Amino acid sequence: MSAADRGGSTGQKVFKMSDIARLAGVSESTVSRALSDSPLINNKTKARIRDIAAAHNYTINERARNFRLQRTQTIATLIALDPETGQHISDPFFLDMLGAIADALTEHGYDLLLSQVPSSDLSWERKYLNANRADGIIFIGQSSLHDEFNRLARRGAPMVVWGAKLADQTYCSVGGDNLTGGLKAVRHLLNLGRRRIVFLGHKALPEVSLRYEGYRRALGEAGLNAEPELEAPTYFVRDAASRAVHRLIDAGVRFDAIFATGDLIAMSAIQALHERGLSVPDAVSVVGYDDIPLASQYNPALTTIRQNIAQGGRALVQALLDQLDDKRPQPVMLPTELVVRQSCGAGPA
Amino acid sequence: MSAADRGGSTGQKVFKMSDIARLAGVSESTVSRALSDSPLINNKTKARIRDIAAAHNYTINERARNFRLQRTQTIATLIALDPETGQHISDPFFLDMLGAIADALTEHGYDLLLSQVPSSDLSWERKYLNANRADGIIFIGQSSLHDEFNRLARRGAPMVVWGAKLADQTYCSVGGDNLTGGLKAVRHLLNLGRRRIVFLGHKALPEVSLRYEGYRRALGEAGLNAEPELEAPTYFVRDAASRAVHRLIDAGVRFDAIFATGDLIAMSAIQALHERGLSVPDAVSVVGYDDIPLASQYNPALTTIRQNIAQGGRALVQALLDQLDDKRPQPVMLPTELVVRQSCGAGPA
DNA sequence: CAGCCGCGCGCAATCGTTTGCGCGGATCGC
DNA sequence: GCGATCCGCGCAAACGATTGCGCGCGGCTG
Repeated sequence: MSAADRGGSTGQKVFKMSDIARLAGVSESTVSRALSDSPLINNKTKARIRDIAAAHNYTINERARNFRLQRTQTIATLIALDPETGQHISDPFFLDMLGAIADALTEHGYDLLLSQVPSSDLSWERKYLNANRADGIIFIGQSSLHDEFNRLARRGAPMVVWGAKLADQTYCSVGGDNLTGGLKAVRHLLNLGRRRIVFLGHKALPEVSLRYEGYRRALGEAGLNAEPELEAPTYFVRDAASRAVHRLIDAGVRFDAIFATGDLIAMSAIQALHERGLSVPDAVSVVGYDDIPLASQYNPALTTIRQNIAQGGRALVQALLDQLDDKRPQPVMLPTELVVRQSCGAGPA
Repeated sequence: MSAADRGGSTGQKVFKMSDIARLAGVSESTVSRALSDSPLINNKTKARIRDIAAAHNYTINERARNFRLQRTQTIATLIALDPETGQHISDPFFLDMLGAIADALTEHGYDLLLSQVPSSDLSWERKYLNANRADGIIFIGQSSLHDEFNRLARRGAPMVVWGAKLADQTYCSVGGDNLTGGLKAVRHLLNLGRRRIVFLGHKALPEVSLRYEGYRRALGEAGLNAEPELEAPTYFVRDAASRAVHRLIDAGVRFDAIFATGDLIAMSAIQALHERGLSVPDAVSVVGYDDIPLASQYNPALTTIRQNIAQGGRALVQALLDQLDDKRPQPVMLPTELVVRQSCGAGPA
């Protein structure tokens, strides 16, 4: 690409501030101040300059501006790739969240730089902050990076993580209230008379671990204990849940409900149940997590725990911007909500 | 944020080139050339400078570099918001595509700037290209912006659009082979003995329109005509498909198959069929489109048309980069593939 | 031994914008 | 009517890198 190509190769000149200055018969400083509405400039001059700029379709060169101002006005959003599969966590709600983040950032005049990063490559600070590509980082996917996040945060890097709030956490996180979410899901199943509830999820993930804690507590409230044979470690990977359910059945484990720590997992589990001739919700009640858009369209429609994704995206952005303002935002836990549909057996037919 | 905060507020200095130059006892020019492996510099000097840079954890300031080089090394990816709902098209495969685009761009040393844009705001060129935020634009969501894309392309803006290849098209598009996709889907249904096939989708969308053309041709091959009463306009909006199916049944329209122009639409339709006591695939065969990750997990598992999303993402990036190289890439049509599962009645039980 | 060549490096301009400081002229107060 | 004040604007130095050009010095050739 030749330098002359900027803004299109039809030869239409891209105006810079000096052009406007020449046209207006003033200095660049005056144009700059006029366009930023500085009180140092006479109103009539301002108006004239603005008219000229508009007439020539002038747009300020943001890169130059941000460069001079020593800021990027850009936030990097990093999606962690699953260390096992190299795939990103494909829960559909991430797109919604990205959308919400993009909107919130735009609203605050920030750009969104998107990258997928393998969990093995930890050079974020160099790549994004030191290289001056971004003012701060939003991480999607806490996975097993807790310690690394802590390190980064201690070095003062502006960052925020979508995920669980953990005990020894020095960074700011935003996430659903996973414990309460698990509690609500399992209480609901218990209220429906279910007693042998399978926990489908991988406790190595912080968020899932908290949901498990909710599961355990709800059982405790009902005078039950969490039985190891009812736990099936399941990543958010295609088919993993299905296989787990088959294994449970093959092992002769009896159960009358499943708490799946993701809607995709729930769907996969339900499919496995059907393959084994077990009806949902009659034989087995299922509750999912996240309320992805498809949850209501699934068959049977999924009872699930809803997190307000859009709100989450906005909270992430707000927390990060607060840090850039030298505030120390607290981790945010967003409320969760039980959405009762058919897969648990309590919803509308 | 104070300027001193860049790269962390713990006071650790962010080195610039002049620092390295001073430490190495050479000029900035030499450092610059050494780090870019210029033949003008003695190998020993290069090595020494590189060592010093590495020892001090120096990272080149990309913004300054790109600014000086008059390029951004950034591509804007714009997701069009649906003009009706203000929502982005939430087909889950967009996240996969974004991932593929991000990877391909990273591979070529480009950054990805993400934005959601309402279809009503057409000031992309100003905002992203003239403002020097990006070297080019990838549009996701052709929707009704065809004319606007043509205008932009004629002005020479580097851009590429994910969507259908249309007749009077001056811009470069990358998309699935929608006509063949529709053809394959409907041929398959016809081969299964189905004759009254509902078309579920909104022909105002260019891609859907081509899928419809495939539908029409396949029917023609079988000596059938496309009957208006079997067409149900359906946007990619939650529940729209479900309502459409209910309406068809209410209107007494007989049909034994559905070709849905999206997996979400297919799922929504299947749910409606179940609500009306119609079994899938026995009473009605259903074929979807896109093969989203959930398609195989749905119940019944969806027969669908697969597009290679990752390949699409890479093709988009390649086409755009070619344009930046002053080439004129041709529109790309990616092959589609029929994936037979259960919802059509021909797959494994 | 003189002249030439070329290697290895430094000088300084440059990218487009912002901003501290200074300056001329108009206005105001007395 | 004169000095102080203030308004409106321009000069020039940044921000951090790249790069054309020039220069000194060492080796080679004739």
